[in-house]
Amino acid sequence: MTDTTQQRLSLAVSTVVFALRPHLRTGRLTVWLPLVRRIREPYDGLWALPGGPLEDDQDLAASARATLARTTGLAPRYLEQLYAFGDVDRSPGARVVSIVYWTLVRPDEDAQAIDGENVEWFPADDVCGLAFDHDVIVRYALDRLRAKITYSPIAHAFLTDEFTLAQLREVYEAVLGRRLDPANFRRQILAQGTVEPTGRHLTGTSHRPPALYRSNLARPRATLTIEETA
Amino acid sequence: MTDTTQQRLSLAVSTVVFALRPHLRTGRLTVWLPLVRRIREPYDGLWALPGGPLEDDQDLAASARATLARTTGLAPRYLEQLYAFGDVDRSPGARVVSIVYWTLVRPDEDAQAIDGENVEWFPADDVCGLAFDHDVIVRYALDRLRAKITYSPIAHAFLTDEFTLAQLREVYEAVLGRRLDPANFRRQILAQGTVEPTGRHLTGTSHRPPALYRSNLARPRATLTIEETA
DNA sequence: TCAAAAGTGTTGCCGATACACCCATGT
DNA sequence: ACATGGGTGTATCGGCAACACTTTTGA
Repeated sequence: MTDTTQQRLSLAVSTVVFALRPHLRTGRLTVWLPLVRRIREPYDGLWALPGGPLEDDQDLAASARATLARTTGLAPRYLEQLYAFGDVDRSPGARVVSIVYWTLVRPDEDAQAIDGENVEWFPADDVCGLAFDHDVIVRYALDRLRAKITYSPIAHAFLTDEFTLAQLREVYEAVLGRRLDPANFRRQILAQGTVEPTGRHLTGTSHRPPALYRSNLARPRATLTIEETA
Repeated sequence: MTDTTQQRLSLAVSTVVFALRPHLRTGRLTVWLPLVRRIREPYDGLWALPGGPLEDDQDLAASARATLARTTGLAPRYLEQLYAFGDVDRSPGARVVSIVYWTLVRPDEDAQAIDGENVEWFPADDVCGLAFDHDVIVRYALDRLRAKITYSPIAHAFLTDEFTLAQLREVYEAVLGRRLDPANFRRQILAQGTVEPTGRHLTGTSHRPPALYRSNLARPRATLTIEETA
């Protein structure tokens, strides 16, 4: 908190970006993330998380967004701080503390993503051999995603405004890596009160048209609980 | 991650220290924390979290420990990263990013704490008017403590090696601020498998001598679950 | 008419709560 | 003896997993 000038220490902000895409072989939805190829030492040529130095006039989250816009063209809505990594030896020849964010992008945002020359997407569970300690960071972010989806309605962040409960269930299944019972899933989600029906239905399927829902974070479960107990 | 030199930006590490002490009026156990009086601008004279600039050759957690040892004489065992605070305007006249840790100290550690001239302890729920954004940080740390104690066996970190279940329950009650049913609490804790009986009993009480337990993080619940399902 | 997924109903199990009750010690 | 907290037993309630069953569409 004091004004000591720090010479060799630099502060970077990086982001773990998660999107859902079909797996190349199985076709099943899985978690993917974009990586950036390093074009200088250290770790020249290796893949790394998108990131960059923190600017003087930027908040931490703003820095993460700026880097994402520059490297991948993404402007995601959900963005959350993950952890600060600052081991002395994590970057050869320099002291770099990285404050890492993680983010979820929707299919429409994902579609707008313009992969630059040195940007490529990978299945999140397969990534390894990244620059710096980024293997550990990706692992940590994946754990957080899988933990948080079980107690927080973040799955909506993977979907567009209107969605069916089957689509929402696909998100959970992709993230958790296992099938869920459609009947029980429906009841769980509706009991939370985090979605509300739009009244519209999805047509064109070869079966009964599913109802469309929107996420309802303006009237979360807590409010309902207060009303119920009152 | 690049080597750009950063001039005006400095990185500090601060820590929210939690200990349990009896409340002055009610006598009931509550959460306390030590604060340090600032002796320079900005916020000269106000109370602030213990902290200091990050040294080049120190890991983040090591920096937190060093500051604690210097200001309060504490060497706590439980130490966890809380959050990185880096809003542009959080420190007048300078850009400071603070990586904040939180820690729990045991009564014996607490007893060793030598309060310096400018160090004073306060009930955690009462603190306000701190320097910088430290009010927000303390609030955030308290929320984390109260959330985490419900799903993680961190309460042990408030106790010495041997303790009774009643003492452990007092910790929960102090943190959560409400009474717990002794019978059900006992079953919950034992079902977790995070404590094991030492075989010894606490004597000198005016009632039946309670059994003493130690924390058992070497054989956590997960191991038992695997054995059960095998 | 059939396949396929949407959506509803029902049952059984498990964990948590509430609370009655017995146990062992100091005074 | 009795007060006090330690410790055990048990009934009840609610949530969740499993799964049978009905509904509605396109082909």
